[in-house]
Amino acid sequence: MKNVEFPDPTIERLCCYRRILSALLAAGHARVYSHELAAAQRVTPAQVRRDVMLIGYSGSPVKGYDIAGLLDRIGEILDPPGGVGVVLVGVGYLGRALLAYFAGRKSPIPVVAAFDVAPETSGQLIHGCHCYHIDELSSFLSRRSILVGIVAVPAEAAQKTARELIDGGVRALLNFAPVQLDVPQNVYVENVDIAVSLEKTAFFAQSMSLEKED
Amino acid sequence: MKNVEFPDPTIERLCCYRRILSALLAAGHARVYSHELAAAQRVTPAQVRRDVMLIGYSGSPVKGYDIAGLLDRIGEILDPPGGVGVVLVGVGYLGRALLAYFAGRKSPIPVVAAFDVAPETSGQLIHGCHCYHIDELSSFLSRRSILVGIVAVPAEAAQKTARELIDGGVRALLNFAPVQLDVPQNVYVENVDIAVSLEKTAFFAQSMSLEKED
DNA sequence: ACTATACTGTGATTGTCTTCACAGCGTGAA
DNA sequence: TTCACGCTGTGAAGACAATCACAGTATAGT
Ligand SMILES: NC(=O)c1ccc[n+]([C@@H]2O[C@H](COP(=O)([O-])OP(=O)(O)OC[C@H]3O[C@@H](n4cnc5c(N)ncnc54)[C@H](O)[C@@H]3O)[C@@H](O)[C@H]2O)c1
Ligand SMILES: NC(=O)c1ccc[n+]([C@@H]2O[C@H](COP(=O)([O-])OP(=O)(O)OC[C@H]3O[C@@H](n4cnc5c(N)ncnc54)[C@H](O)[C@@H]3O)[C@@H](O)[C@H]2O)c1
Repeated sequence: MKNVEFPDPTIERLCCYRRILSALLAAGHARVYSHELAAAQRVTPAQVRRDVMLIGYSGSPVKGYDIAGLLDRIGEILDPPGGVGVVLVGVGYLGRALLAYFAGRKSPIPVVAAFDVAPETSGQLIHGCHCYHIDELSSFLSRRSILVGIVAVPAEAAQKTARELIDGGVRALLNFAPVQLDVPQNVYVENVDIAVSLEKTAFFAQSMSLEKED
Repeated sequence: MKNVEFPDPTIERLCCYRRILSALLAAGHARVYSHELAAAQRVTPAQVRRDVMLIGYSGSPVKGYDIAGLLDRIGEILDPPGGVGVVLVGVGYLGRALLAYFAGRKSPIPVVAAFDVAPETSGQLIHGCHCYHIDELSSFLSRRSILVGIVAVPAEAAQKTARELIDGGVRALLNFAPVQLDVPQNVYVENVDIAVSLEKTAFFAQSMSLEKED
């Protein structure tokens, strides 16, 4: 109920902490210090402690944080009770890569169905995910409780796709199309703009090469 | 030489402005107001004006900004003189999607070559991009001036790949692997972590649905 | 030529996130 | 039992980015 008050950057870091903590736990460790967790990311120990404080967990001044306990607490914050359903729209190159990724490993957030206009994808099972024609989207959404939609269609179709997902009850979108989606205020949009990321990288490549060597 | 002093968020927005300005120009417009440019992104008009101010461009108080002129100025900032070379390492699902994307449309930043361990990809032309065996990477880099590397290999191979790229002279990496790369200070790393993005989206889907309707 | 208008340019302000710095404390050693 | 150590928890300070608010100004209309 008070989830809304976690700052966006903290949520992002919590996801990363979880990944590292899981790896540590799997490697047989039981406890971590803030500076160890900080070193694995590119953050300061103080930042880690503040994040942990924010989610209401605490460690021992001498032994650090209990990995399993912290992991549970992060899960309580991040994981919705009952899980979120996720659907993918657009089974092109990117959509297939996403299906391979989220179906391949036992993902905490599995994609339950995919949709596309192309008739030949309908009825297929791609990387373990059932694909349907886009016309079946709204009836699918009305039958299942789906909170997240992934938009991996061409830019021209993105707004229309967003509309359909939101009308079907989706509350958040992960958008890969290079357009700003127009959505109601109660819908969250996370944009992943790979072209912008590459341009930014290219820019900094240039400025790094102008700087003094270290 | 003074490029290094542009804040990261501004660079990101400049990429977005450019995309919109290009579209406007193509649509036959000659000038824009800050509020129009702002509406296309999700930023305030003041933000747009400040960004424009920062890059040393100015518009007319009545007619707004000249689209072509602003576009040129942004290009001067973002585009390296002579262009940056970009190589891709890891021609799996994601790597192929990237090649399709950056080869398909006439991208401002084309990928000049791709590398993979799998012998069957060597010598292939995928979406217009030549693919080579990873063993050829260092000799390729020594022959061409390449400033940017895209890391699309499995997490386990990411650090090794980063090392090879940096040793070959690359100054910035676009990293899709879910690991924090350890690089020298004069190398820039842009992480695109799709799994984290999805988890974040799922989290906000949950908190949005708890909020009051609008 | 003059005026009304609506936009730009920017100093000042606000807000947000990060970092500092240290008090408090649990633990292990003597 | 006592002490010293090194980590956590956190108020305060700092850094940075976004926004406000308004003075300055170029244009179109009269
Ligand atoms: N491939 C990449 O690496 C990459 C990188 C950055 C951004 N993107 C963006 O991601 C999106 C998808 O990219 P892609 O490379 O997979 O493109 P793609 O052309 O390979 O795939 C698009 C898919 O969407 C389907 N589609 C089209 N209109 C539809 C509609 N109205 N409803 C449902 N499905 C529809 C098509 O049939 C196709 O299968 C694009 O917006 C692209 O700009 C892709
Ligand atoms: N596919 C996605 O949607 C997605 C999403 C998020 C993150 N990622 C990350 O992106 C990376 C690639 O994902 P993918 O789905 O394309 O995986 P993939 O297994 O399909 O492709 C990996 C490719 O890398 C090649 N490779 C392995 N070791 C190599 C090495 N040492 N040098 C050069 N090439 C090597 C393999 O031959 C393979 O072609 C992974 O780190 C993955 O975690 C992928």
